[in-house]
Amino acid sequence: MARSGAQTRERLLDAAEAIIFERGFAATSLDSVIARAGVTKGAFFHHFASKAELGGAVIERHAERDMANCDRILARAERLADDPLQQVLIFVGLLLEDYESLRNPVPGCLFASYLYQRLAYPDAAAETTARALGYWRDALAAKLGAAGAAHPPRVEIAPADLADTLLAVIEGGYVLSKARNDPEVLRRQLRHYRSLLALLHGMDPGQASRAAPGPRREAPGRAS
Amino acid sequence: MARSGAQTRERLLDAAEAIIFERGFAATSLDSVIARAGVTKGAFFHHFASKAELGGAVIERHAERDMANCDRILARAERLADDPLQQVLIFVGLLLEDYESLRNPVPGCLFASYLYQRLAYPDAAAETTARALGYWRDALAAKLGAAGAAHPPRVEIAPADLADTLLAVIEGGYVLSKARNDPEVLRRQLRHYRSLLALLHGMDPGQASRAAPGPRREAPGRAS
DNA sequence: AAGAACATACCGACCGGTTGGTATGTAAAA
DNA sequence: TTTTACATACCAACCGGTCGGTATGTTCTT
Repeated sequence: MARSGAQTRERLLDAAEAIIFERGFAATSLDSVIARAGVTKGAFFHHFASKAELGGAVIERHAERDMANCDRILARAERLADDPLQQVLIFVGLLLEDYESLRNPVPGCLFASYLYQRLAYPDAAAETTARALGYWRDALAAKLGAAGAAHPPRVEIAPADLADTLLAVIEGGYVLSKARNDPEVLRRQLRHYRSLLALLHGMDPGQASRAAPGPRREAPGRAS
Repeated sequence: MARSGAQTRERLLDAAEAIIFERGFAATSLDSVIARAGVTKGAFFHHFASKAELGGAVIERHAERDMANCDRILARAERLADDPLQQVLIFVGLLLEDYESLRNPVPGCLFASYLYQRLAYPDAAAETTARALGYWRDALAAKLGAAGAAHPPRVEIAPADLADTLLAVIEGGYVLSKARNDPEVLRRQLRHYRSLLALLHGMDPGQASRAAPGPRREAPGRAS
């Protein structure tokens, strides 16, 4: 049955990722991975040289998808508005839509899972994680910089830091959602981040939540 | 030398906690714990019935200390100001002081570490974690509620949610600091949370960072 | 006061199962 | 016929956990 090697590899990665979310990487045995993937040890070691390499590949694939997802959402937001602040607000709203499908148990973030078990993974995973997280930050920071230029913020915060805040709220939201066993916690935090962002840039607070498919309109900046 | 059993137990907990931070619970072998604590297997199983029980005890002890720490910081903040908003701002400032001593590698939060490896721990740990996190939230929410009464917020956010935001920023800040190998990321996020909190409650932005040992003064609320 | 009875604290050899990893065989595709 | 893509069988190291034993109090009885 030697047919689609790539497919088997994907199945192994899928199985590994799922179990890592459930148990953490160290507690993810190869036996459980191959059982879930429906293959054998031989198949596994044909595709991966070691468990560590599997871990690295899981991280790598997730990072790739994650960055592509960032691009996709940002592109949609850019199509839905012209003003950079509106685009960011919509961006957060679209993220929220994605999180609407979150069910218990809340899976959490694979990068966070990795960061709390660093030593079990190959060194390269650290760079991959930093790269993916940095990708979101840079993309958002650019938008937030433009948003700040159009709508001067009421308190001075570097755009990159404000982007980090969104990432932190998401990461922290995952943790709190897990602790309380309630995916809504994360969503609420995301909504509040959106409101605060609107407030920070001097926008009528109510406008933020109506930002998604609404009419394209330049919000009044205090000093434009 | 049957002398201080409690001391041996503490040494085991200390060793376990340290290794859990480094590797995660699943990757923490009992052999490594007893080696670090300088005792033997026999001593370990005299104090703990199983590895899971050890994990539960580590979480339990940490939660106890954590809640006591919350009390301590809050009490100090209350001594330094009368206005509840000022107290919260000072609370965040005192937290920041504590994080000033953070060095690489950033240890992270034990609760987050647990939540990403839930299944390896006894069930009771879930409740303990939720309790500790809830303790911070409730304490902060009470203060934020009072702060909101004195200084009506510019956008409507439930005090409990605003408290959650701080926790999320801390948890997320740990993750980002770990990813970037830079404890300053967390500290910056904490400072921004403080600024945004001041902005939200209609305070002169610059005042927030000068809030700590300054004179007790009622900040002007918009509708007091 | 002495000693029997018991409790606490700890030691370290050992066990069976699980782990990540290897060696070898095989069948189909190229 | 070589290469790709697996399957089977196996291994040594390590894992959490057990167990018989010892040293040192402590408490109760006489």
